[in-house]
Amino acid sequence: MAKDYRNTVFLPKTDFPMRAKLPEREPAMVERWDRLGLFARMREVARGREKFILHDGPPYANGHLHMGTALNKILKDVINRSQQMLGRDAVYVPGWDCHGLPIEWQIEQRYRRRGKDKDAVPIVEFRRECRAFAAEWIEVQKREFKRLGVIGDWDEPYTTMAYDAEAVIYRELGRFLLSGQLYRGKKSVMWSVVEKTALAEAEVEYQEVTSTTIWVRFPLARVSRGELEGASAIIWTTTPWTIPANRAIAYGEDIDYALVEVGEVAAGSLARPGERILVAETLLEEVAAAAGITARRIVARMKGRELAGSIAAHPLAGFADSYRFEIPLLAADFVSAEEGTGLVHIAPSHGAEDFALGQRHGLEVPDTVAEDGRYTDEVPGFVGIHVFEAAEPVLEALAERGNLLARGRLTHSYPHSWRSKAPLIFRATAQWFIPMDGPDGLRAKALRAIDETRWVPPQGRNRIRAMVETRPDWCVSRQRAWGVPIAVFVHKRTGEVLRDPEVVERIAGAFEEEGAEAWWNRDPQEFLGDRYRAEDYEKVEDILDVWFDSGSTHAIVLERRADMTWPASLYLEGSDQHRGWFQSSLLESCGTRGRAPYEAVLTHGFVVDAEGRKMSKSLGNVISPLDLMKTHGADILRLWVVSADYTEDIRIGPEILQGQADAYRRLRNTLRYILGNLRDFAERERLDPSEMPELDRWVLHRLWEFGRMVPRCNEDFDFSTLYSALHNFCANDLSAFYFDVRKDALYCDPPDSIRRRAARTVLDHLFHCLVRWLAPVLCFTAEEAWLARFPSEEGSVHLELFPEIPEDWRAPGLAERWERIRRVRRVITGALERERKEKRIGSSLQAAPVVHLAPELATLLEDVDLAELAITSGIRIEPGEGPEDAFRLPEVPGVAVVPERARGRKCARCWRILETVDAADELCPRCREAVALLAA
RNA sequence: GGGCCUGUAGCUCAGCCGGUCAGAGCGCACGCCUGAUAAGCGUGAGGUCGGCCGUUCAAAUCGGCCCAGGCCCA
Repeated sequence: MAKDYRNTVFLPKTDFPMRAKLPEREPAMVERWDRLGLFARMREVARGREKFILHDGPPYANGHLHMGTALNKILKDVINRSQQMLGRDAVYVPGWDCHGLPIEWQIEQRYRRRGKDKDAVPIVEFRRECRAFAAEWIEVQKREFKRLGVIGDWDEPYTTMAYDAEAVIYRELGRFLLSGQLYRGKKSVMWSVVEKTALAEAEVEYQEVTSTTIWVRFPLARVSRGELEGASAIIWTTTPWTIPANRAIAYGEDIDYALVEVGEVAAGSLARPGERILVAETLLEEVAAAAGITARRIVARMKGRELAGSIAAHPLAGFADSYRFEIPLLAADFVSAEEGTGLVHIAPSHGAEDFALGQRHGLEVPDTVAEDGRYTDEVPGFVGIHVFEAAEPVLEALAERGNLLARGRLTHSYPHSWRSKAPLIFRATAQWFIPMDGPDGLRAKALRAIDETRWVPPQGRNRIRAMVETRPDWCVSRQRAWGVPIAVFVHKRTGEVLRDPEVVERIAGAFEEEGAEAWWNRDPQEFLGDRYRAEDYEKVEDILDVWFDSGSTHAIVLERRADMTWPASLYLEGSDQHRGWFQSSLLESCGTRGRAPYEAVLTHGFVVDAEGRKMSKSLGNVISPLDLMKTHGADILRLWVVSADYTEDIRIGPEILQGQADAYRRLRNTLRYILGNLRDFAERERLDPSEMPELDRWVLHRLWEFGRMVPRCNEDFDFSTLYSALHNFCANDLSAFYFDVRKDALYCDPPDSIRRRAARTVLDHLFHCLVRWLAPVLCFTAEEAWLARFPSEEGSVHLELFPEIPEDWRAPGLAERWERIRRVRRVITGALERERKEKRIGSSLQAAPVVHLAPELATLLEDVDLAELAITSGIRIEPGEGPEDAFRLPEVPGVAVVPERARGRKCARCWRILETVDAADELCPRCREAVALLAA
């Protein structure tokens, strides 16, 4: 039995546990931060520094967090924390989007369950319930965000429903109103003739119905190609009642069209022998069958784009002495050659696509249908007929004008009201718009602002640019209850919108006092003041599109809080927000301030499952971040965020999470090992780099390299590069090499040995670097490690900065030199492994190989203690090539290793096998000295 | 159907302005250690670079088509 010197060995010891137990420790840390007022303290320490303002895109205050919101908030938090530690004042004010249909709906459903009708409830009461509902979810989400480690001004977040926020949103609208950038126009919206109200897509359900379908001739009046003279363009529709409202025909530019001469027709056919019709060639067969055309020939073929410039007559032209419209043929990308005729009847009043196409080409949007579904007097010959009864009258009229080519029946899915189950129609309604191409040239301003913004990744610029280039005017009105009212007055007689800054300010002031409910609560005359009479004005009852709300958050938050600056340094959201918030904010800000409210925009992808498919209940692949808090913990999730290339879609699944948990353990154990070996570290042990062995200086040089990399990666938001490098460093350079090699010195050298002091000094530097560099991501673990080293009631690593790396840690040449040394080491470990396989050795300390080196390598290794590096008990270096059967690695030429067992006795303290170990105390000379010093 | 984008070892990522055998870490397998121990060390096996066709003396890297997937439109 060997002597026991265990208590003379400096084994690592720390209170920082190996087992993280994040699910239970993290919530306690959140409480501690709350108690400390960490966010406020971070503001204090950063006072006066350059601001970094990441303006929070408000999530909707409805429901628990999902993976997407978790990803988004974690990424924001990592960026805020890293910017703070880079030396900025990163003020983060989280917010919530509160108005809008989803909440309105929830409340409405509550009513329905109680048998109440929403419309019977006073709007102000209804809105009160919406407010309460949003407020509840804000508290829930706030708790969940904090659980993820997100730091921000949770005590004073912003919400779009706060009274002052509603006032700001309204004032923003006021700016558009007063500068003439708000007009009342028409738009085709989904409409229920039963409830006499507009419906949102979410309130629509689809049911099968059978409709009368018709094929209609549009005689060409002006033609782009000679062959078309006298021919008719044929359209097909399932809604004959929309024909009177027709104002255009759409074609597909790349669709092949055939000009067909009718030969023979079946009995009863409405087609006429000799007439020429234009249809998509692929649909000719179908059209001929429907119209009873039994013989025909193709006279000409052409691409859709060759139809450009043609004009048709309206098929009802002359009916009721009216309908003498010019019907242009227009290109549209939604035209399909799969059904119908490849030519689409366009009624801008009665279809979303129709309306959009009409807007682009300046088509009229006639008021053809009243809110009860009856034709107005803009539809001569049909006035008063209900559109659902209109098919036959329209067919008769078409037949009378000779333009009905065929009729049929079709069963298809058609939108119905979710509430009344009645079929819906598209109907032109009065709506409020912000013009894109008005005198203020909002589109041009927005495009310029896009060019002046930094987009990360850069493709984001193309994406939003393409949308802004082609988007129609911004329709900002909704016929709903839960939102900021479009609090404007329209003169009853002139139709003029009242533009008076004093009126706007009176309304805004009222909103500030009692919320936007003031619009319904107060007497309009109060807003109008002495200069206008309420009875002369229509009080608009629409509310604002919630995108206008969120588009105004920069004004709510950045301009009004003393600790913030405008514009924001960064907006950061999912890539879907190119159409959403990035754009609404851009348009709002360009319309009111002439530039974007952000300097940079960063987008992330979507969270998908392990196979790359989107998460959905039906696929059953949904992972909840809240569940992961119970099984893994926030730091694992945070590590997952930075490990991935978040500009693309990010996969998540059990295997991926396990991988992050493994990576986490390595980082945690690295910190733990450092802490354990720094026990009782005293300043007098500290060594200057110039006094250190080269191995330790090499580690400092690696830190110096990171000292350049860390700020760069953080500024570029390139966390995956940084984190794989840090992980690699911990696993490879530290754990597998430096720590392993320095164990002997740390455990066994006398306390005053240069080697041990150098190692402890380096470990101290490593601690300070790693714990700070990791802190933005592993915010819980870094704090835990920090407090393990510097126990304190109030301390926090999050009040620190990234470390300044002294320039004298740089050691040019050492990186490459040690790369080469470690290649030689690999040959030795390889040789030992072969010995192990042969059961000749177990521990590497049982070996003392002979290493044959080529001359240049001998020079390289002149001052290097190879036995120390390879953790063998000895090594003899021989010049030359070495014997034939020596161990070699093809990728490391010039090194040959002949394994030999170490000779001598095993030191009972350091376990090296040396000839110099004394049989009496079983100690090597180094350990004898160490033991003696300890005894003294 | 249109716009933006992605597809390299089991996983996460490098490489991709064309020209050393396609790299890293993790995981995995095998072994060692038992003084970082629900740790640590060593060695090793894993890739038709989504598929097809082109351009080129030469392609993971350029072009086209197809397949799969994501976001936004329609």
